[in-house]
Amino acid sequence: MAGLVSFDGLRLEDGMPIYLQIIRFLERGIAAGAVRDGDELPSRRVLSARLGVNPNTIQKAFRVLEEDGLVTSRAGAKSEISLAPERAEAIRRRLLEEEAAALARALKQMGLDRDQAAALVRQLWDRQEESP
Amino acid sequence: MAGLVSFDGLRLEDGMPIYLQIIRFLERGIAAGAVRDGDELPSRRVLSARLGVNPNTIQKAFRVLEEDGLVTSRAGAKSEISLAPERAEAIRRRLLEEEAAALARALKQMGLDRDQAAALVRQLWDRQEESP
DNA sequence: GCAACTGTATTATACCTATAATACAGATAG
DNA sequence: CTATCTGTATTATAGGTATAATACAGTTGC
Repeated sequence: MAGLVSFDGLRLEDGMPIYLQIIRFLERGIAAGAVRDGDELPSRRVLSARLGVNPNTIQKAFRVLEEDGLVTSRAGAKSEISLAPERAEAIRRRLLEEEAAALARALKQMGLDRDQAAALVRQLWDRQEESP
Repeated sequence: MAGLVSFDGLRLEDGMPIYLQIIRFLERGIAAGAVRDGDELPSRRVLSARLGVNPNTIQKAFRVLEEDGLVTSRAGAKSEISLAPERAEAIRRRLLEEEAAALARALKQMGLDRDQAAALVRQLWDRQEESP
């Protein structure tokens, strides 16, 4: 039943620290229900190679996740997702709130109203699929 | 006719460099039409005090803006916005695209569809007004 | 058991961001 | 004219981020 977290689709951008982007990506997977309690994580080294990022940077992300209780690690074995259902739901609510609120503030400052904002999101929804 | 850029409503968050947040804030004002060609900018020192940010950080933002052609500065006098109409429209299009696309990617990864995303934006639109 | 994986730790370097304290020259208002 | 604003430049320090090169110990699979 326990799957494996793939990190497929993670595209690193600049302007935000890499280790934070990794954490955010994982949390979004949790919010979607795609990442569940007991799921295995790829090893630091493997993920480092796959993302083209230094192992220490991966380790930093994982260390923060562990301090946060989302990941458990025993030295020598693979790390796992540790996630109570209430926690998952809390993360989902927080992320939805954060993302939408950030957009709302931005678009408000740009002079859009509620309907224009919703229409814009609708319009641009299908307009970016391609990946490198 | 030429107004004064106030920078009111700028709330600094963490996770992104301060000087980039300042630039982004100004660009959004441009996109909204609230910041126009010829508008005066507050002095580095004044803005520094008002935002509680080091003068050098303000200077960095202004230097980037000047290298980008959005601001002109003559040593001794106040700096001004330098903005052709086409440039303003280009900035508006770019920002709208960036903001909405970022939200779309986030919400897609969280499992929402287009209608749910638009509904969420609509729903949370009025739910954050308060300022410090 | 042993090889090959795993997590973990250490040290070093480089760059970026932000702060701090000055200093100097040009513009402006009184 | 002069005081006070303005932009600009310099030097120093501190912290965070990312990279690099190792090293060591625990686990897992054959």
